[in-house]
This record gives sequence, structure tokens and C-alpha cells, in this order.
Amino acid sequence: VAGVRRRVTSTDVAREAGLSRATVSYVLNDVPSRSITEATRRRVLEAAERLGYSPYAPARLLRKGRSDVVLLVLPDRPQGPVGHAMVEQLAAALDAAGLTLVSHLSAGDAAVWNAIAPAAVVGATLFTPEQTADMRRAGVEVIVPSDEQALAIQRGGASWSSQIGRLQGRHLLGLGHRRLACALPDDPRLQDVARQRLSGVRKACRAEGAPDPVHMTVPLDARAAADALAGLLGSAPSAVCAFNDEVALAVLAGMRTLGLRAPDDLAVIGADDIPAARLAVPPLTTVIVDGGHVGRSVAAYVIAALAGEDPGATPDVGALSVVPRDSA
Amino acid sequence: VAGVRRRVTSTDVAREAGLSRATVSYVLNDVPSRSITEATRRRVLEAAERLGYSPYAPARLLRKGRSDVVLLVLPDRPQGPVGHAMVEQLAAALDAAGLTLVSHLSAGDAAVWNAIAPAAVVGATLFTPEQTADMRRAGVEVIVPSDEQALAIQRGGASWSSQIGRLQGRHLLGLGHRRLACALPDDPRLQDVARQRLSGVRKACRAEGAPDPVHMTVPLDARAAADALAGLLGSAPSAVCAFNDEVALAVLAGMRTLGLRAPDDLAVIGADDIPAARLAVPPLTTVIVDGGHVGRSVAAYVIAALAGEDPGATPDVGALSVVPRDSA
DNA sequence: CTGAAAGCGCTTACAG
DNA sequence: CTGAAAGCGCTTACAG
Repeated sequence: VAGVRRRVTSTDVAREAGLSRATVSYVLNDVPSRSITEATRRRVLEAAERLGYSPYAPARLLRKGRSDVVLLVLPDRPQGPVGHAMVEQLAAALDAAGLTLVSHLSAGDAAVWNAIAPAAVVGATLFTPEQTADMRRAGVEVIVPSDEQALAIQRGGASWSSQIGRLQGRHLLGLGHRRLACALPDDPRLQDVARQRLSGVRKACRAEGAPDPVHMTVPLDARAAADALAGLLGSAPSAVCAFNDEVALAVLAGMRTLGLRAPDDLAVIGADDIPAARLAVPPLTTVIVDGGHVGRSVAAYVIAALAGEDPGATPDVGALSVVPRDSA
Repeated sequence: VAGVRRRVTSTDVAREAGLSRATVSYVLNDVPSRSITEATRRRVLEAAERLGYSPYAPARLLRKGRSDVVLLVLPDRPQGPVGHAMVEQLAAALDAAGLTLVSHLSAGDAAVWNAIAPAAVVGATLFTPEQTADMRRAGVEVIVPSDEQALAIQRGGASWSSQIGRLQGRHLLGLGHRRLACALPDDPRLQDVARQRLSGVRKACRAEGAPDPVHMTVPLDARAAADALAGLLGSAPSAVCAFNDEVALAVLAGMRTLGLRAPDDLAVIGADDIPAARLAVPPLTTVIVDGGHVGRSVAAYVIAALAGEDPGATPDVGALSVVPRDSA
């Protein structure tokens, strides 16, 4: 498991090939402005192969002064399929541009960017001004703040999360509902996003002249969800916008405990379209976000900014759409 | 967004403090073998603060020859709560030892370890011999292969996934079932793990003298699941071990379509305990893995190996347990 | 108690 | 077409 072997350097390759380190470097990096004999070329390549040479990143970085690593800072919670698609497409698009993506779960620690000196940092989480300053100091060239901050969709300046709320509300209102409720998660780490969501639903209601939505916290447990629901029935909502599909599932479970049926007694709409959504009883109507699209547009933004071009406003987060099923 | 400012180096700090780079380095790294005047100390610290100095990782690495970054290679699929707890605890335990964890979604690309030159690579995914050789070349000191390869629990030499299958089988058999079925996922990326799972269930059956389990592929869709189930009814199983909770939910949905009830017509047990499991109809009996424990024990292994100590066999993956609910 | 100097491995002007 | 040399920013023996 442990290895004490000395590192193979370009000097070794040069010696093995009977050439200089400069030539080795030129061949290995395919420098266009240099013309190299085919014979020399081959000699270098073969020597490198034979020795198992692989350039040492820190040294190369120190010399070139520019990293090709992009760091993605992820919020500290499990990732659904949308988040996964986002990361996957972001990585693929960056890779095609010669950039490597690595992720780190947010813990507010400066150590990460200092430890890897990335060319860019993408936040799927909020950055404090102190963190941003610290990144700059660590030599990070491009900083893409969280979607909640800057990936905010331009029209209306509303955040992504609030857009989802707006779409949920609009869908329910379009179905004829007037009194809406919001089911929010009890996870403290989600409260900021939850607030955005609620404001999106409220916006939809006001646009249609419907009363402001009421809201409640719904734990991921049938009994607790039933209690939360029971406390809300006084205001007689006819439909609920859930923070995400899990919360929606909890609402459905609570309703079952209370002897209520969806969508007749109460319509329910979720968000994320997790696999369990379509398997629920009844199958859950939900809002889907094209995570892949978000990933690709963030990648384009990073690549442009790194190339010194004006990346344009902020990344486009793409279209949301509702997947109509039976719960609403 | 882009910044052209020159990097602040230790030379700048030295100049600002009116001292040498050596002294700056000694103070900033708190070298124990050096005694430094309190006044000098403070002068360095203040100058560094004033200039916003942060040591440049590549340079330090090049000199010290040893990174404090650990790379985790993750399989390319969404992570459930178990995987998340594993990553979280692994990161925390490494952090306490001065190591920084970063992750990368597997894509079989050598670029990752070459780009960041980590001290250790932990695989939550299988490594080919070529990849391992490539890591060695890139200077990776410690390589921890996937649990499926080496985190395999010692007793019996069975892999983690197969242990889960065994526990599922044992639980069902203990409930009096004799004819078991396995519900496997249709995702091609999961086939290897699925095979392990099946072999675990088979092992449990043989230990009890029950017939070998039959198996079927169950897509995450009620209709398709019903079809799969219908094709299986000929062999008259009385219980099914699902690959994970999502597949279990699909089995439940398929049964509903067929007019079957759990657990009376068919008992169902899942694995992972995702939030949707306890909210299902009926609430899903499942197997829970202590992801946090796995993360901590992998961290201990990495830390010991990096310190040159014998890390002992391979990381302990900790106890599995079944969460009994209504579906079995 | 502090500093001058070497060297980690790489790339890239600059000579030849 | 190829090579000798400088220098990226850091740490650490080695002198003083």
C-alpha cells in the first residue's frame, strides 16, 4: 500500500532518451511553435512510456502559474438526481475544455482552496465575503457564486428556488385552486432556500389575486406530518406546494393518517422528481429542473471567464416544467 | 469576476516585516525546533495579515514533496443518505488529521490524480490495474480500493453488498418465508453490485436449507414492475429482497397494480432507508448501513497508512441492521 | 535568535 | 532542429 519509490522526472526521461529536458517538455506538451523531428519525437515518447513518466502537477503549476482544476463547493446534504445531473454535466463540459472538476462538501473551511489552488470555484452554496476574499488570496481567478445569489434568473431577479415556487403556485392556481399552503422542511440547513420558495408561491398568488399562501413545517414522518396538517386545516387550503418530493411524500402520508385523499381533499405538488415520486400513492405531480442544463451553462460561464472573455450576465439556469401526475 | 493582481508571496511578507523569507516561513509554520522572539513573531503575523498572504500550495507541495489532499472517487450516480454520511464523516475525520478531502465522479480518467497529485486516493468505485499503476506514477502514496474489492468484510470474505443481501435473506427466512425472490435494478451501472447482492441472498438461503432465490429486473415504474412481478409469480415466492429502497418501492407499486398486498401476499425488504421508505404504503422494512461508521474507519485507515504505520487489514465497514416496518 | 542559499520539477524565453 | 539557464514560491539544512 505504501510506496517509497522515487518519482520519475522529466530529467530521467531526458537521460533515457539522450536529449535535454527542454526537448522532452516540448514533445510532451505538443508545443505548436516548435518543429521536432519525428525520430526525436518518438524517442521521447518511448522513453516516457518505458519509464512510466507522468509530469508532476505541482511543479508544472508553479511554473505555469495557472491551474486547470475547478472546485465545486457542494452543500452538506444528500444530492438528488437533479444535483447529480448538474455535477455530471458540469464535469463533462469542463473536461472537454481541458479542465478537471473536483467537489468538496461545504464546511466553511478555507483549507480547500488553499490546498488545491483551483483556477475557479463554483458555489452550489453561499459564499461569505470573507470566503470570497480568501479565495482571491489563494489565487482563484473565477468565482461563481451560488445560484441562489447570482444564478438568479434574470427576468424578475428572482432566485431559482423562488422560480420553482412560482411555477408550483401557478400550476395549482391554473387548476382552479385559490387557497394554497406551503409545506416546508424542518431541516435547519434548508430554511434559507425554503423562504425563497415560499416567496415564489406568494408571488404566483398575488399575480392571480389569490390570498397569500399559509405555510407549515412538515417533518419526514407520517404522524408528525399529520399533526402539522391538522393544525393547518382551519385555514382550509385546497392544495399544497411542497418544498420537494420528500416533503410532498410526507404530506401524502399525513393525509392518509387523517383519512384525506389526494387530489380531491387536498392537491399536492412536489419538486425534483425523485424516483419515489412516480411510485407514490397517488403518483406525485412535481416540478422538474433540468440539472444537466444548469451544469452545462455554468461550465460555459466558467470557461468563458477563464479565457478572459466576458461570460455574459450569469449562467442561465434553464427551463423548469411541471410533470403532471395524479396528486394534483 | 476576473482578477489580474499579482500573487502575494512570502517575499512580500518578509520585505513588509523587514525580515527574511526563512523567518517568515518558520513563524507561519510554527516550526517547533525554532525559537522565535515574540516581537519577531508578531511582526511576521501582522505583515502577513496586512498583505493578505496565503502560502501558495503548489510551491509548498513541490518543496515538501507531500500533499495533504485525499481524493475520493465516487461512482457516477446520485448518492443516498448512506453515501452522504460516509463522505461527510470521512471528510471530518481526515480534516481533524490535517487532511483535505475532495471528490470526483468516476469517469475512468487519469486526469484527476495527475491534476491534483493527492497523497491518497479512496475508491468508492472499482479501480482497474491500469488506473492503480497510473496513480502510483502520479505519486499517490496510499490507495484504498472500493469496498466491493477490499473493504470486503473479513469474516467470510464477502463483500459489503453481499453482506446486505445475506442480512435481508436471513431476516425474511427468520420470518418463516422459504421461497425468496430478488428484485434487481435495471441500471447497467449497478449490475456488478447487484450480482453480489444476489449471491448474499443465496448464501442465506443455503445456510437455512431453503431453495435458491429466483431473481428479476424491476424498472422504477409501476407498470413495468407489475409486468416483471407477474412473470415471476409462477415460482410462487412469498417474499422479495429488493436491491435498494427505490427498487422496493417499485415492487410495492407493481404489487398494487396487480392487486397484491404487502406483507400478506408478498413481503418486501429494501436497503438504504431513504426518507421515502418510512413514508411508503405500507412503510418499508429495510436494511440500514451506518455510512458514518464506514467513513470514519476508512479515514483511520488512510491516516495510519499515510503515517507509515501498518493500517491493519482493511477498513471495517461496521454493522448492518434491519429496520423492521410493515412491508415484511 | 536570524539569514543566505539550495533545490523540489517543470516550462519557456533565449542562444546556437 | 536542439540545449543551457532562469525562475515560479516555498521550506529547510547550514552558517553565523
